Amino acid sequence: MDEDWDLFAIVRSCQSNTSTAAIPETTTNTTSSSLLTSIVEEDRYDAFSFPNTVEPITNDFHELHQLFSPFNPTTTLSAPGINPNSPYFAQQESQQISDHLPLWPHFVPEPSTPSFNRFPHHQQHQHNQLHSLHKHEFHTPHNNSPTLSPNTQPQTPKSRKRKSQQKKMVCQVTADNLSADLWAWRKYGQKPIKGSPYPRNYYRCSSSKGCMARKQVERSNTETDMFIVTYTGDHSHPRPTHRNSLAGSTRSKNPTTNPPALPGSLSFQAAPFSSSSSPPLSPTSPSEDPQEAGDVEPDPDMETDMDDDGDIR
DNA sequence: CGGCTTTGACCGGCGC
DNA sequence: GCGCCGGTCAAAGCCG
Repeated sequence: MDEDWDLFAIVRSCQSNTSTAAIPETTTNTTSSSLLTSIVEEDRYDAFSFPNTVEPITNDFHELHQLFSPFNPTTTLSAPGINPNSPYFAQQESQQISDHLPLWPHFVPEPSTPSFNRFPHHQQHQHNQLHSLHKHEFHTPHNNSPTLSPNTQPQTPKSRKRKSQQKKMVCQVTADNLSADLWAWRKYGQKPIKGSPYPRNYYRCSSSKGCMARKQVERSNTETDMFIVTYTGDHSHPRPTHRNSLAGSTRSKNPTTNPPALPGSLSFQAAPFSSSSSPPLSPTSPSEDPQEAGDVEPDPDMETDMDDDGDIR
């Protein structure tokens, strides 16, 4: 019950927390409020490029680091983990760094050599699990253009893309770092993950109906206050400059609004991470940690910027 | 009324 | 080829 933050907060923190860019070698004991660990699973990160992204201004890590510093006083970016050639870094312009950093303050490209020491030993399992999805790297079929392109991806009837084709960005955040981002996310699924006591929640960007951006949030099975957020796809619309106060406000996942004893649909709240409601994690969940039963508190500030005529379905 | 969550079913990639 | 498992769909229901 001590954790009444929500999934949105989790995701937001991953995207917008500008003061949490620490990338320590190990995160084992890094439950400090300002610690975020992120991993770029793909060397190309255009999947998460933003419409406003412009050409690179620098490839120099130190320069970038300096740029980051103002946003991340506590940042301890580990050079070995930094790939100056990463589009993420390369794409940033000073203006945009300040503009986008809040969204992706802590992303650090994964070392070319798969070393998982970035994760604590006991977390490697999870990391490996995530990484297993990325064993194959493919060219993102859509939107490599840094400019705002209206969903250039040929939308197949089935939105299911090859898992291996998806660019993913994984970041690990602490509960304390759960804060808001401007993107609006709508939950569309939840699945128990083998090997993890916590289910994974699936979100899609709801800012634009045609937006292919996806997000997965799952709780670390070893550190209950840590969350693994995975981003896939890219936004087909400009980053919202404001939030619609109505967006996401329709449903409260708070235990207070959702009786913990509620059977059926309501009993299993969106976010497995919030311990507040303590509903059963899921019928299929191997272990039911009261804390994992989560509430994805809809962010009242979630923005519903419907600027796109595309339809998800 | 529109947008959201919930959740079982379905689909398809991937490993064996 | 088969089965497992992850990711998505879509209907139902809730809420402001």
